[in-house]
Amino acid sequence: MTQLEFFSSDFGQPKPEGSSAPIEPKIVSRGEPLFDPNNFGGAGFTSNTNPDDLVEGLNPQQRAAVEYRGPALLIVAGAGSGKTRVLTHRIAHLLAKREAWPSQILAITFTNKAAAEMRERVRHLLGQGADGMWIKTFHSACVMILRRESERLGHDANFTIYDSGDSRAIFKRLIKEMGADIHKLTPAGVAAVISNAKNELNDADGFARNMDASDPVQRMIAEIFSRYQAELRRNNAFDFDDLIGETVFLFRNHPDIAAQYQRKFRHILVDEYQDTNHAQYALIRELTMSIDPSLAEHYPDLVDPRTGALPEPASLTVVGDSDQSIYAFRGADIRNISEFEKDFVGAKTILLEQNYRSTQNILSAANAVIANNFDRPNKNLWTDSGDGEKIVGFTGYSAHDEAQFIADEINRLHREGISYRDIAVMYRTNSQTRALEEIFIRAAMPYRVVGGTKFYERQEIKDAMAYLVAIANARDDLATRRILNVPKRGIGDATETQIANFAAQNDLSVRQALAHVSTIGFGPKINGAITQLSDLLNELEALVPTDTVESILRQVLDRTGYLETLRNSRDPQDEARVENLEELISVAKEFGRNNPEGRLPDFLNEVALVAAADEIDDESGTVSLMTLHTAKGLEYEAVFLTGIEEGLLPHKMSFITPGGMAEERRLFYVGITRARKRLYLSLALTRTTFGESDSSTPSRYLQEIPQHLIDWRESGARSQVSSFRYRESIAESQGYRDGSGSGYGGTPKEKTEWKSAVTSVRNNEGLQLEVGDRIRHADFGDGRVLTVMGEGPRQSAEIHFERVGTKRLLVKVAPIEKL
DNA sequence: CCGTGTTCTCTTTTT
DNA sequence: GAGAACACGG
Repeated sequence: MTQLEFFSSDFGQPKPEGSSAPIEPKIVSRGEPLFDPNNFGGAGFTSNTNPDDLVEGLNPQQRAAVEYRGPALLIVAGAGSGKTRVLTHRIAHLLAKREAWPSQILAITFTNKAAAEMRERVRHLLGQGADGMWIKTFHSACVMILRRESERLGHDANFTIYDSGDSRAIFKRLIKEMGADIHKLTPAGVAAVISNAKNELNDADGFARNMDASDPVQRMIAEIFSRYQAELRRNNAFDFDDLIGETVFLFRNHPDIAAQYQRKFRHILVDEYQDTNHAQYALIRELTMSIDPSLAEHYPDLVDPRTGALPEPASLTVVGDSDQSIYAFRGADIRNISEFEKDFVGAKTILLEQNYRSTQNILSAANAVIANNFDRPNKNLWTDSGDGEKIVGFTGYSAHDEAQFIADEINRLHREGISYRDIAVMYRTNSQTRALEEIFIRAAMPYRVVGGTKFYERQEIKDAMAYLVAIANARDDLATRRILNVPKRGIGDATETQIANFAAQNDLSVRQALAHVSTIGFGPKINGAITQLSDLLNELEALVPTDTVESILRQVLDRTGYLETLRNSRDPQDEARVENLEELISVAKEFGRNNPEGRLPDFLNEVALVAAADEIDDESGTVSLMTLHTAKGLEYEAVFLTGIEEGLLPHKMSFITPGGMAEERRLFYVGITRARKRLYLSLALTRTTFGESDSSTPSRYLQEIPQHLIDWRESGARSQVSSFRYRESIAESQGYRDGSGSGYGGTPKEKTEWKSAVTSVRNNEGLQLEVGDRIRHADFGDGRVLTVMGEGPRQSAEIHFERVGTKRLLVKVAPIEKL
């Protein structure tokens, strides 16, 4: 968001439609305008859309949800009931009826992608943009506020946002420093406790007050908490939880600031309300409070010049579905939605039950599953669009077997005319991607793993980002220390520690310490290296206000010699690293295109807050792989839910978590309801967790689905299994038996099997396949080539096998030979 | 100081 | 089975 957009605030309501130019009230706060009279939040907002058109084609409940006006509205929106439609129409309706200016609207979505989509849809409805609306995630909205109000909080506006990895690194060091590891404290464990505290708006002092002081572990955590917070402050950094919590504290400690936002936002809309935690709830509460009347005297701008009174509290619309609450582990409190009517007096509730997404068979399965959660208001999704196909069930013998079935089935769907992009494969844990990917690669299937955010976790990307952070926020010691010896400049652990100590003793940031390196007493070589780094950082920092991110990034990579080092390296991996850095440059370039005014800190904030679902490229022709959590809010023509096994879904960790079983069921429910037309439920009878292969049993949730809805496919694996068995016996006879008995009668040891097939360095580059060739495949047996597509390493072939049917294979890695 | 080899932990889900 | 942490030799 640009500065201009931020400032484009305004007051009161625009005049009703048909009247002439609206009043442009002048608001000045703290000597700085929160409102730019020359830019009326969506300059020239002159939509001629007829508001009545906006309720056209909606069902009675949806229509009511769009048209209702009042202090608080709860829209209980079952899966696929058109809630995004209702939300966007409601916003457009408010604007078209001129009941609100765009800048008076705050809409909170779950992901940036959803925010962008919502903005686009409102634009579409109004036939023009509605610039000035805040459509943001909780986190990005809070970043905006914290940056704008940074002076009052005493931090710099260009603060760093620490991700969980950064936080964990600090916890790790603190635990070590304090010898807290004797209490078996782990970074992840401490991070979880502190995160939970923050989600409850407990700060370090509050935590210390509330804890059991007789428990040494608690006291230790309290101390870590306090030191951690001190470190964040020193580094001018916030972690994810702070973004929300500090904003709440800001409002509570500065009622005048709060009043500005309470006045600015007249309509607040929150999506996925069932997954808000206490801090987020408190933030919404703050924003929807009445302005403290005593402020009117000192801040006359708060008063509506037309009425002479303070404005009413903002009206609040929340949309959610308690059956889709799946984030309890990060503090989501289902009571926020279940007790909404108690919380917000005079609230109106509207139920949306008609489903426009899925077939009745899919909905019946979903209804049946979720009905097993007690303590929920009865709800029944229905559609008038027919039963559709049956749900397909499949039991594989191994995760690879399951994956092969999915690959085959996707190819079939593709032949039927369903695009790859309309197909998603979902799973409970990220580790399940391995088997899927191994098979998909072999099957020449275009796919993309959504989330996992692998890209930003790569070494070279982390390095480059650390440079950018160190440049944008000189107080960030974490970032500065990370790049001290990147690329190698002969600064080792010992030197780094000395610099850090010097900084601590003199109350300097590490960056400042670098400037005084000569006083520390290193040799000339180290002094020279550090001075050079220090000068470079200073020079690049000076460019931040003027230069594009791309330019700064390029200079980092060039002037540090980082890129050159990689280019000169003989390690083949470094070639890929160069490519990744080029990718990062194009990310920066893209950012520059989308945000011509955007500077380095804006870029860093945006990157820090990308959500998994933001990465989905709707235009790409690839199958999407994602966790069930990431899938929330998305929908696909065909959905594969994988690993529907006890211990995986429900996950075994949930067995000991209170409410875990119900939450896992909701997760399953979310997965089922993502599907429009085709739903597949699959599982594997053996699964390898951490090397060892274990037998697994079907999930209890499967039995909750009326069996007549499921078409359990004859396991296509049968014939493969005989091949597995055959191969296994060969492996055994050759002495490969690894002794890891699976306990499952007659189950093949996929470890041995697939290892040989997948990891054997197979290179068929010279292999020329022609249509009609007969070939032999190590797993699938004999077959005949039907089609050959592509060239070189990407070449794939469709082959019809006598025993297992038609499969597509990536020629280069397929264990095949010509007959 | 740096690269390499070995042992150990780890897996729920995410902004 | 992978990545991090540690130990050791150059």
